[in-house]
Amino acid sequence: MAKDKKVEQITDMEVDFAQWFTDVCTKAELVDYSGVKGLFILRPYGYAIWENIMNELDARFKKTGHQNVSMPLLIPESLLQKEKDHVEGFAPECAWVTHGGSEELGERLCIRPTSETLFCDHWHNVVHSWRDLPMLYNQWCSVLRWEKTTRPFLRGREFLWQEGHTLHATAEEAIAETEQQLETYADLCENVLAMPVVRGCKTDKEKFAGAERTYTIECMMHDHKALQSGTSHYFGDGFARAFDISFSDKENKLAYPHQTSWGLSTRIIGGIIMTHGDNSGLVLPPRIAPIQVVVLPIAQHKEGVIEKAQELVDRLKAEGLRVKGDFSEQSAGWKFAEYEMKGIPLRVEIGPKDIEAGHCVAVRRDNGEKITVPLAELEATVPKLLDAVQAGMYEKAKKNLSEHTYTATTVEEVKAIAEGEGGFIKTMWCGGLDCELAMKEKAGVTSRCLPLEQEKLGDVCPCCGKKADKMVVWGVAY
RNA sequence: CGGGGUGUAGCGCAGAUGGUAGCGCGCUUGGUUCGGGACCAAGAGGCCGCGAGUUCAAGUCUCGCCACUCCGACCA
Repeated sequence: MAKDKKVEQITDMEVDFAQWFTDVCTKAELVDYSGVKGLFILRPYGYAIWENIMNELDARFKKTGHQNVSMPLLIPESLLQKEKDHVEGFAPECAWVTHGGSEELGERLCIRPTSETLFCDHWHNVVHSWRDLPMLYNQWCSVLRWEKTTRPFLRGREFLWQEGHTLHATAEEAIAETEQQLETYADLCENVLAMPVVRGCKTDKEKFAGAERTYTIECMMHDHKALQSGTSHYFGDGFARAFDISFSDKENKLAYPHQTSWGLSTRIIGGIIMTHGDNSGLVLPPRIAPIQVVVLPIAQHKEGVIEKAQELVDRLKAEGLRVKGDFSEQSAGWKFAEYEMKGIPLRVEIGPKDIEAGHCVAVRRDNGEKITVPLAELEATVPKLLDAVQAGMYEKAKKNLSEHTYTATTVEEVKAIAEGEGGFIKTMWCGGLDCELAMKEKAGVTSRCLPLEQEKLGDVCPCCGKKADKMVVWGVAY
């Protein structure tokens, strides 16, 4: 029994981060590959994580007045083409349905890569008056984008997400909606998933096809690369004009409404893995862990151990916790490794010696700390330990983010940081596309966002030397 | 889409000059173990990624395709 290498199936992240990630995805039984490239099977454990994220988000959407709907899977080509920038952005990665049975279709149908056009087409029919606004819609679905390279969670051709689509009488209201939804995503990440975020706007180069403004939250992974974890777009009235959505306002004048959309996908699970995972496998934040506590009987063949362990399971379940007891014949060591790999936040061990002493032993997944818990204090202690794990995970991630966030004033500095440990690099920027491209060319980084919390690091652009009044965060993105 | 690597049991792999497939782990059954991936015994499990071709004979040679993976380009 090699004590130093707990989970030999998983490649160490220091050895090969990409392989480590893939190992965790498959060994923790989150996903399996299907026969088609980029289409993944979300196994029960992986889907359970997504369900918990859905529940958290859906409750927030409902609280802010949004309603769930279901739009069609297929988009007629003519409909997709109505908004110019949007088609150009998505056409290269559309998959097309050309036949119904054996008959060729008169017009080919795109499998939705996103549903803006469908919502617009619908609203064209149903929006007539200012009284019809705002439209606050959301749908949970999957979309298809024919990506060239694919990876579990991070980039699938099909992926599950929610896409919110709203329509408002005024630009101000729409922008407020866009910002509110970004904040909802930030709240989910920080308070539920224990992932600190940088809130910001995308540059024109990086913004969504057809959007006037794209907001983003950027998270930092273990390898110091950036993961865009949620986006919120303000469309102005561009789509409304393209799709001829108009309404009579309070002055009985015809007006175009202002639109937003926002989305968060199963990609976030990849973010959770790469933010919190370690060489023993997955580490899940207690708030979304499908199993929060695993109770393991030690020397379970001994009189009364299983009964006592089952009692602990029942008591913790009665507290509303998600608990599993493993009474299988596997050895204790095997179970330890197994549930560490699956990222269960807290393990509770109970054996003959513990029973005799009137306590059990709790082990935190985030830092391995062992805590002796008197059986009488079980209900009072375990929820606190889960909160401590949640907080500990956030702090650890926050530390990684702050320790790998830098400021720079020259392209050379940016390059040196990017080629070293990497991370988020803050510089001033003149706002020019040429300088943004130059940064990619010379330093190997792309703009992640213009943070909402701007800082004044100077007043010249590191690329062109001209006046710069914007601060950009640069990095290498997933 | 360009360049590299890979595809043989659920997983990890071995199968030299072509001759009809094996090992470890896992799985099943029985027994012994039990505080960090236990041990013994007996079993089960294979369109050798898919499709053509060469050959008396293909896991092995040729061609095409598909998938996985890494590096670029593109993207959530």
